[in-house]
Amino acid sequence: MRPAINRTEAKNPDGAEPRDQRDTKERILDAGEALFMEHGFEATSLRQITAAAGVNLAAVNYHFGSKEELFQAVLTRRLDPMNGERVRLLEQYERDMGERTLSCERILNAMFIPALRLARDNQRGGKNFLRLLGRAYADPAPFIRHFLSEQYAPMIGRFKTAFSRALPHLPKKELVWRLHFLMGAMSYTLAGTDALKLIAELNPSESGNDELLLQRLAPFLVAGLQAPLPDLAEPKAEIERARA
Amino acid sequence: MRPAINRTEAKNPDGAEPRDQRDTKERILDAGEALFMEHGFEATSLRQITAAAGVNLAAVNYHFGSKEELFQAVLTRRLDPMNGERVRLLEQYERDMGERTLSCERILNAMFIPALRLARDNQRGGKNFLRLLGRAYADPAPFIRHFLSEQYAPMIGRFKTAFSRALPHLPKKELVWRLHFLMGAMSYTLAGTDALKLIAELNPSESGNDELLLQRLAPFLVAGLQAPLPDLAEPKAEIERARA
DNA sequence: GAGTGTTTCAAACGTATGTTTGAATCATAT
DNA sequence: ATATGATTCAAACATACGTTTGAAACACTC
Repeated sequence: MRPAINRTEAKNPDGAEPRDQRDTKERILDAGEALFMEHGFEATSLRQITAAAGVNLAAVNYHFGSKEELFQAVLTRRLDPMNGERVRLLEQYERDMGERTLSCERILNAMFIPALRLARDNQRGGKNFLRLLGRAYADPAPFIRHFLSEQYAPMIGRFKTAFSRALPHLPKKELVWRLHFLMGAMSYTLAGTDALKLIAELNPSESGNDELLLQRLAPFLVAGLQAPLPDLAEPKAEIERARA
Repeated sequence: MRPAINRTEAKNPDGAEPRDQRDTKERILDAGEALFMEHGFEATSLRQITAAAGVNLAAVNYHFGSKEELFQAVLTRRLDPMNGERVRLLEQYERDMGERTLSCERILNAMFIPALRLARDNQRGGKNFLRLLGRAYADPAPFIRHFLSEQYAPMIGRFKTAFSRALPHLPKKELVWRLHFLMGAMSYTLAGTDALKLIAELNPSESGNDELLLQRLAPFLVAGLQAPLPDLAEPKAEIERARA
């Protein structure tokens, strides 16, 4: 018989986790993380996942309810703690600074450092997960977009006000756009080592080094955030002129 | 009977295009562009496409050979001319400048202006296509990545040397990374108006204005390209310190 | 207007998908 | 031991997919 689909609480009376359930669920999450990362959500089948995890096909629906819920569980498992850590770190920085305003560099650090810690935690699939996350950001599936925006909203809101304080001259609307660009560069960067070959072949010894990668990304983004305001007047003249 | 799959050349002796074929192929391309844009490659079925186009299911395989080849045709139709225009514009700028070096702004303009022209050409699905393109960049399907990298390689190479001349102090390797970040911010920006809601609700009257969007993106990217070099020494100390 | 090659069409093919089922197995508490 | 509930398993379910087929419809030349 199957228990209620949505509830994962089915412990024994003594409070100890049933060992095999934990193993099965975690094996599924690990296999799902790797395969979703490699092929995306739609192109990954439950049969691939259960085969890679060494469990029965029906185990996914038994433990998670559906393929979509499995995908969300794969994301939540790492995203939840990481975003919590980001907010915690940001608030600690703010406490340390007292009344003085926080610099953009430090705010960005509060976003990057938890991601770096995750990337470094290889025994728990860190690097794979960051690639998966970057891809999920670009996935058109509505349930993924809903899930991510709900998962991210509190953190993004918190950082938006922090950046807004660090860049007082920047209009709110402009800041929103620039945060959007920032998330784009970050997601895209995390998503693909492959995509990088689009631009140039890279020394494979340096590839896979996500830490250097984020350290190169940070100054790029800080400079972008602090860029002068765009001149929004009369773009069409330039465009038409170039046609000649 | 079906003709050779790969060849699209099946004209009549007098050289005039058979009217119905052009209509069918183009209706399929239009419907595919819209649906691929909305749901991605894997999640869009040929039955959806042919139904939206008002043509028979078999028409896709007859005219394009396979779903993958249809997708490539959808991309090629607009990407090919756009990238050609980009290179042409860049070379014109270089000719105009003579010996003087081109500024980053103008090089970026050579990338943006053709994209803006496409976005503005709404009767030919311009804006939809840019979103589709942004999503294709993040798609993990191998055939998409191969196709895009082949399609983009010449253009990217051309712009890389242009930027390299405009930013002589920047090491080659650093430039490659920054171009990667640039492509990321650009793709992500073009891909989703939806994704923007992740950060904040936007005035719907301004949403959909891709021109303002790219004009806001340009200064952000120029500043990022010109950012000071990252300090790659001793990141771990900072990361560990923040843990306390 | 017969002949030729192209394009459309309804139908089917083979395969793969996510999900469900009901019996079997396992762990534990009484 | 036995009863109870959680978990596994092989099998099947219903449906959707991309692709193929062979005949009908069409356009055009001679």
